[in-house]
Amino acid sequence: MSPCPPRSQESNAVLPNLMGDQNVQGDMDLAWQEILSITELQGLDVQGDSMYDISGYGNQAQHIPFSGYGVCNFPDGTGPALTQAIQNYDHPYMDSTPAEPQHLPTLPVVPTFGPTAYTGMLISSSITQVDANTHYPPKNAPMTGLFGAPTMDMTMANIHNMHQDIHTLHQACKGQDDLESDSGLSLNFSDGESMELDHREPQRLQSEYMEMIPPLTYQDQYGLLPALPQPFMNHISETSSYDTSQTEELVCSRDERRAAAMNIPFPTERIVNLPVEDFNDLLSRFTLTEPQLALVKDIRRRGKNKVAAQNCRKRKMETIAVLEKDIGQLRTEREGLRREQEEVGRIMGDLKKNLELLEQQVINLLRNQGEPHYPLEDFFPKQEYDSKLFAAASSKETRA
DNA sequence: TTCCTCTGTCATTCC
DNA sequence: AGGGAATGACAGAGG
Repeated sequence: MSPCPPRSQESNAVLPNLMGDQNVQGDMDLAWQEILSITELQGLDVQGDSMYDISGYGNQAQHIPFSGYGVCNFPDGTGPALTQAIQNYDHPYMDSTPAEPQHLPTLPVVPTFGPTAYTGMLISSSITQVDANTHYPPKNAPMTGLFGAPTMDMTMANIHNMHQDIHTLHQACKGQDDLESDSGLSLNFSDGESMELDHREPQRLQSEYMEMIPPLTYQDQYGLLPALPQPFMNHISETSSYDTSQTEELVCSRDERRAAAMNIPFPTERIVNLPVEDFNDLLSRFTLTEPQLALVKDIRRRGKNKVAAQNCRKRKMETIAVLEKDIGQLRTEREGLRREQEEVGRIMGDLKKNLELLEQQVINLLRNQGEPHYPLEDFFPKQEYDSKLFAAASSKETRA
């Protein structure tokens, strides 16, 4: 874990004071500085309570389901409609062809700072206007980040609430990284933990995504927050229209958070699972920056490779199982051959004894008849002698 | 604390 | 040339 100093009490102390001053723009900047100074936003080590404690979020019934893009509540009640539009991203991508953009309502962006209101992707998705019929943004729609939205209406009360919620959210999400086995090799942006854990290519780590994400921007601070706590992930699984096992696997993964940090406007599930053609079509619908494009391609590569690795290991285990079965069969066969060899050896021994006995009888008989002694090899050359012996043994075995 | 297993990722090769 | 599959190797998490 990267070092993460305890949250400064000053951070807590300043915001309430600021709340009392409703009309000072300069204090807004100060408030932001305070918010940005909260070390928990770095996604680092903070003493948390329960891993998924969401008690700090207030009434959960007010929460709109997290669709993978994030949802804002809007004071004018447009939030749910937008939520539905966003959720429709979960529907099969090729179900419909995006039509020409129709009238798009301008939505006032006033996040209520519930648990889903912090990631850059989530906010940007909420801000990004979508076609009410197709649920797609207009082709080449510009992607705006949370704090790049010109309609942002941030009140000091919002800031105070956000400050509190951020702390709670971070605590709730603290265990998220622990749930993953991500080695973070390409997590080359300001995820302090990963940067510290990866010892292999420290220089490269600093180079890639660090270039992609400028340091210390509002977008970074919020985009790099940990993923949502388990209760929201569960809700995602319940409401998702595609395979939930895959969803759980992908949602809130580090790639998911990278995508959030970079305001990638579509889910990693789509990035990974779409066929090339559909994937390229999807990309063509948005104007992505080079870093965004690089990240999307990395996510796709990692996702594909992850599945490939799983298949590879599965095949390897199956191959091992087959080979072990073959080994068992070969051992059985070897035992049989060994027993057969022993049996043949015994037969050969018996035959040799019989032959020697017979030879001795013949010699004795010849001596008794006054014939000179001739060794048996004189009658049969050695090779022929052995072959006859073998033939005799074989015929005996066949008869048996 | 150490060891082992599982999993994600990267690098590389091949198709 | 680019994308994907396959796979060895490595590293972190967790039991």
